[in-house]
Amino acid sequence: MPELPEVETIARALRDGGRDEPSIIGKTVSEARVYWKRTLSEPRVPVFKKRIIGQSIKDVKRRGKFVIMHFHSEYLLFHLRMSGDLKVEANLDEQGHKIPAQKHDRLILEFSDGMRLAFNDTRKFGRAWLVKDPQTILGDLGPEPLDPALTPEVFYKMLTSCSRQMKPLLLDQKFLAGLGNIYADEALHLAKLHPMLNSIDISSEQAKVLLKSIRSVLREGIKRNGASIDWVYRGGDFQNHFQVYQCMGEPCPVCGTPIQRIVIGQRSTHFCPVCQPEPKKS
DNA sequence: CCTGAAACCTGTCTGC
DNA sequence: TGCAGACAGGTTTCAG
Repeated sequence: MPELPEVETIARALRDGGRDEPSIIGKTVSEARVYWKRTLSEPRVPVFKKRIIGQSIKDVKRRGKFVIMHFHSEYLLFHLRMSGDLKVEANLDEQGHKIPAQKHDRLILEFSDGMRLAFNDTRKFGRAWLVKDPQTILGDLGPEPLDPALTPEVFYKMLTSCSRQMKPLLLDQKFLAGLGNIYADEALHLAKLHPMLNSIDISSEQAKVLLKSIRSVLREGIKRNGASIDWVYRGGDFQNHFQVYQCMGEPCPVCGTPIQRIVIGQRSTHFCPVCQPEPKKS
């Protein structure tokens, strides 16, 4: 699931309630269960239980691709990686019996009101941290793309103060927090920049257009509640609006040229060879 | 500093 | 039907 718009969608549903799930704000943890040990990065399971049971949730936020749950004296952070999902569901059936964990549930927080929060993650790449200070985990993240403090001038400086291929650079969370493979490809296409263009060669005008493009595709993703692909479906429909991602061979919506797929930094990359011309070698 | 490859995992799809 | 291989929204670590 998870790039910035998908994580934002999940965080909002947890905070405000979703279509068929209630908000978790105010709920109190009565029990915690960990089914896959490596899912919990820190602390160890017994300490985790001791520290989180009895605490209630004050707020839910997002930073980059992290979901942040603020408890009274703790922060519980989740990174969904490739296949993670967080949902609120019933913990007890009508007779008051515990409903068994679902397939691929890795961590469950039971609440005192009969509901539970389930972290479900098919591929087991997702991670959770319980920390006093979230900065120990989030400290290295780059700026939020939608933060107004990130001006075109600042962004231009960020781009030209390193020498990196554009695609991997946009995926680097230390550079900018929240972009993933879908939105990076879509933003580069909208900005008409080749994914292998060197960041040091970018003009201030191109930087400005790119920032605008990044914000545009992210806002569109959030508006559509993210993209739903494969077995993970949360009602988002941005997948029906991809211009280049997973569109190899289909005509570019701008010029009609077949979209190409190449691999950069081990990630599949989709672009229009005409709209996003190959940079000249320097 | 920068790039590429491997590793961590399970599931789906394609082609032979 | 079976089986091998490619591929999937991400990140870390290591080699060159």
